[in-house]
Amino acid sequence: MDLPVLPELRFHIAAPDVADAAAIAAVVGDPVRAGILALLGSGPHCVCEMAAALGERQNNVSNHLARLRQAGLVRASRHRVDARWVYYERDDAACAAALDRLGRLLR
Amino acid sequence: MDLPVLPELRFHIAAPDVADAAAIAAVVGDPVRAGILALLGSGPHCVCEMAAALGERQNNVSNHLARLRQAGLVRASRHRVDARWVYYERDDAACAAALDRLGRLLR
DNA sequence: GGAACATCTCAGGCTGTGGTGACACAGTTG
DNA sequence: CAACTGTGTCACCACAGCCTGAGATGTTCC
Repeated sequence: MDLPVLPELRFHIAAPDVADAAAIAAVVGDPVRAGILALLGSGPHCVCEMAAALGERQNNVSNHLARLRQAGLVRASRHRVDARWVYYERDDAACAAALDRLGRLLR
Repeated sequence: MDLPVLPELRFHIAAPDVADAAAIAAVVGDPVRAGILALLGSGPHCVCEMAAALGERQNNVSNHLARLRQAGLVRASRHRVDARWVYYERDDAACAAALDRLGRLLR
């Protein structure tokens, strides 16, 4: 590790602005929401499909989907034939932007 | 959105394994820990420097550093001249692996 | 219209987690 | 040795977040 030769304390360092990056990671940092994002990586799915695949109750999945929607990571639209089904898909641009923000923190 | 023409429910989908990715995001998804990682992006720092920069108490920063250490994202070593100071640096390989894992979820 | 269905919303309970204070530990200085 | 400094650990408390149940909303079918 490359350290200063003498222990010179550097107290002038500005606090980095990481609120957005931490918020993004907090959204992804839940097993159910991460599972939803993984499922949506292979195309759109409706709520009941994801609830079954994840072994979670439907309203719980719906709650997490609301958080993901609020974060802009997913979009919702109703099925054209049977509009009772709500299909979700990832917002690829938003996900790429989120990953880029995390990359500026970890790279 | 590319949906199935008829609403054919696909209940055979396997639950994706996202426990590790969610755990990584949960570690990063705290403002203090994200701030620590951002500070360590510009080289090693000792605990009191980071506590001052983040406006957090020293033992609180130490607690978060323990979580980051447990996740393998940072390393600690004592200063050669004055071994009271503990300097932390990022584990670049581990951070790259963590980012890669998040990329497989968001890309 | 009414019944059935998929989904959404939200208050309430509960658990996990962050911040704090007190103390322990390691190292330096005199 | 004792005093001091920087850091680590841990119990405790408060708060935020997750899960659940009940009801509401939007849609289709009879």
